[in-house]
Amino acid sequence: MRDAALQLFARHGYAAVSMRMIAKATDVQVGALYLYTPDKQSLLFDLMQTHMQDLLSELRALPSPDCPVAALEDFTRFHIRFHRARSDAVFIAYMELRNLEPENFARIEAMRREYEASLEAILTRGKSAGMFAVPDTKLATFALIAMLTGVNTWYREGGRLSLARVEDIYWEMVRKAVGIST
Amino acid sequence: MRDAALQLFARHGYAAVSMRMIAKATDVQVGALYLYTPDKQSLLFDLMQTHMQDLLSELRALPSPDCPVAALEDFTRFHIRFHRARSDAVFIAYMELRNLEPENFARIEAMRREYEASLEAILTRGKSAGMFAVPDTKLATFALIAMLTGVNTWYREGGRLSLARVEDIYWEMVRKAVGIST
DNA sequence: GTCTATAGCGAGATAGAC
DNA sequence: GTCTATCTCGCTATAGAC
Repeated sequence: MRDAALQLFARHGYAAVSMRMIAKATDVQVGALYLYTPDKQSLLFDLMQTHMQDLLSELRALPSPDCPVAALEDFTRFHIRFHRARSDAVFIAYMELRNLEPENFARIEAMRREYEASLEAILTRGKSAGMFAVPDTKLATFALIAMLTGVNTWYREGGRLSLARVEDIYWEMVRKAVGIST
Repeated sequence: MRDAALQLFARHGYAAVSMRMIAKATDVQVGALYLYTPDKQSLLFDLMQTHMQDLLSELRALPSPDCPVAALEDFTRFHIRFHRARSDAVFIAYMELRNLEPENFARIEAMRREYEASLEAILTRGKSAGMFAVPDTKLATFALIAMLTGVNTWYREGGRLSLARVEDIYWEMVRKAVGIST
């Protein structure tokens, strides 16, 4: 049921999806859905929260190399791979923020900021070490994340490039953008 | 009324906005809205189409310098400024695509591709001239547009940086990303 | 644990008075 | 050109049988 809801929310938007649609996709009658979620809003929040928790826990599970260049490369490849594998959840976590009640919104936002902070820390380390040339670490963080997440808007399985090749190309662009010369 | 609808759609999402809400924001009764639009779907499409037409016509009105570097800088600054000035419309044009009927969707998509093509043309020219080092012009196009559009997700009037300064910083990152050395 | 049935509400759109 | 009133529909959520 959570999978069905995820896919439907991503495709049509939270507000446009009815509990009836979720029930049909789950092969169950409407009333039965309420055995698994107290209401529609909680279902949305649950999906978003699970997604963000997965993101943070997998990020923490990454090796953290001392070298900022290696750390940035790991982050770049991780971000592309993780987000690509869960495009529905990514889309929802970004688009449906406005459908959350304020308290729930704040919790999701906090997790997103934590994720961003881990990238900014890498940039700051590299800059201090004289290995990166970024005009502003905050803006570079936003720029890189937007750029990498953008892969989801166009990448399709079986297209011109494999995901591994896409990772390589984006890593090259990231490398240049932050002024790594080698 | 179009302004009110634009703001409401951007804030709450097309599906979550009722004609009653638009009526209230327009200081008019619900029935009167149908003097200005045949239905809600047409209203959405109209807003998106107008936005994309404005984007393309302002883009065409830009000077087109022979030098690819200058052209890319113009594009970068134009994109940031234009999108910033219409963040509601930008948000809608991206997020509400799925709420369009197939035919309307195709028309908006065609305009978006035309916009992307104009950036790709700049990249291709610069690459041929040996002035840019981009591994793949298609991906670089997507990457740059995503990166620049991302400004809208965080920029707030009266924040730490003026928009002019933001333009400068992003231009520096773009310049590096496509391998312009000077 | 899942069903059917339904309460209660708000939606989009239209009709007809003014 | 705008209003009020209303039609018809589909929504979330719940109740109660099995």
